Amino acid sequence: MPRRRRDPEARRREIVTAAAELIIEVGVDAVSHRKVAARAGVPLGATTQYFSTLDDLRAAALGALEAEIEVRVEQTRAAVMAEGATPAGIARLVRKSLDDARAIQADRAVVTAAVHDPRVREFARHWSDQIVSFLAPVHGEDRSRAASVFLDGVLWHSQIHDEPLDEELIRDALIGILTPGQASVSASTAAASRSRE
Amino acid sequence: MPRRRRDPEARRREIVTAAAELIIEVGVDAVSHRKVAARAGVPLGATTQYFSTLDDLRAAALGALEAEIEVRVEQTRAAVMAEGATPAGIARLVRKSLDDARAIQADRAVVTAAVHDPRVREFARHWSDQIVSFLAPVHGEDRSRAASVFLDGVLWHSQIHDEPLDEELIRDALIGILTPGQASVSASTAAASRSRE
DNA sequence: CGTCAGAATGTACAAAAGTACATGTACGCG
DNA sequence: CGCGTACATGTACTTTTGTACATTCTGACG
Repeated sequence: MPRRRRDPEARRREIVTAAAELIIEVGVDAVSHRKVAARAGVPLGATTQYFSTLDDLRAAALGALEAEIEVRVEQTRAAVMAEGATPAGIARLVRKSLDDARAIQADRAVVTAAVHDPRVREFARHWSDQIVSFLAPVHGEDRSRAASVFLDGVLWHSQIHDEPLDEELIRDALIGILTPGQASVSASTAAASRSRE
Repeated sequence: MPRRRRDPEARRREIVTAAAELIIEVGVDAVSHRKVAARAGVPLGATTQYFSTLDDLRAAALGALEAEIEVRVEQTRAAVMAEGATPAGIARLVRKSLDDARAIQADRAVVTAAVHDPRVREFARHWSDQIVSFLAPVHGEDRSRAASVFLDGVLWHSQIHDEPLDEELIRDALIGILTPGQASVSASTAAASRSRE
């Protein structure tokens, strides 16, 4: 077996990348030294040399996925700002982003990991706050939060169903969520239903 | 160590219940014969006697969680139908359901498992279709689907953030999603933004 | 061209986990 | 009351996995 050229940084990156792909495909818990080594095409020892413990390796891989997400969030922010954060514009961007299966799966994997890992959970909160923060100036805090929550639902829908949601459905929902509407009408409805108890 | 009474069905149930709790708390992949046995208070051998393989055990536990969910879906359907599927009513029910941490975590665990397990995935699709099916007669297929997607987002929000969403926020979003509104206005907006490309 | 720090590799060992099974025991039945 | 079946239990075996490390090799530097 021919020995590789010396290139620590590249090798470390390969290992992290392989681990990140495994997380996406089979989940964090299925990541083992041996699977990562096989996927990266490096000997088992390489994984232990660069990461003293398996948790370190997992954390590095999750960190890489988080970094990917940060980049995409920034790109999305720029794209959304560029057209004034309209429901139709957001819907088009979101629908298009659903076609990048790898990216969507990365999002899902990180959210899933966030449930049991406090550090990742912190990141996930920050992430959703970012989405809200660049809609809020236009649509207000609450409606922006609701939209962000809805878009999370869209993400999960695409992970469970074969066909992603239509752009029109996303658009119409965002219009309803983001556009000041009949909230006052609803208040009286709520009061009425509450008085019935 | 005193030997237990003979009661196969109860014992099987205890094992499945323990496994289901473990799935909720630490995830499907963290379920092992030994952890389940410890949690259920039975010897290791009991878990292998009732389930020939670990996958069988996991499947049974997931099945139990699915059964719980089916019951709750049915209860929810009844409660929603009882008050005419109004946004305010749904919001109140959903917000209240968020207080049952165990139930919410079970929902989340099953959705998460659905990503990698085709059988569970099938269930998850059926589940979301059920939600849609009892909103659709009142609000139409598309808006009901959007509402169901939004509610999934609400579920995930509660798993990531410390405080659940306000009932008012949920209500207002549902009003926007379910109420026929300015969809035609949006269509022209979409056309305008599209013509800019 | 020698040399040596640091990197690459293969292997080995201990812990954990899946699984099989031999043995012991409760309880329905004759 | 004996007895056999089916369940209960503990243990042992095998595989998988995390981790350590001895050895080999590369390439930069004097």
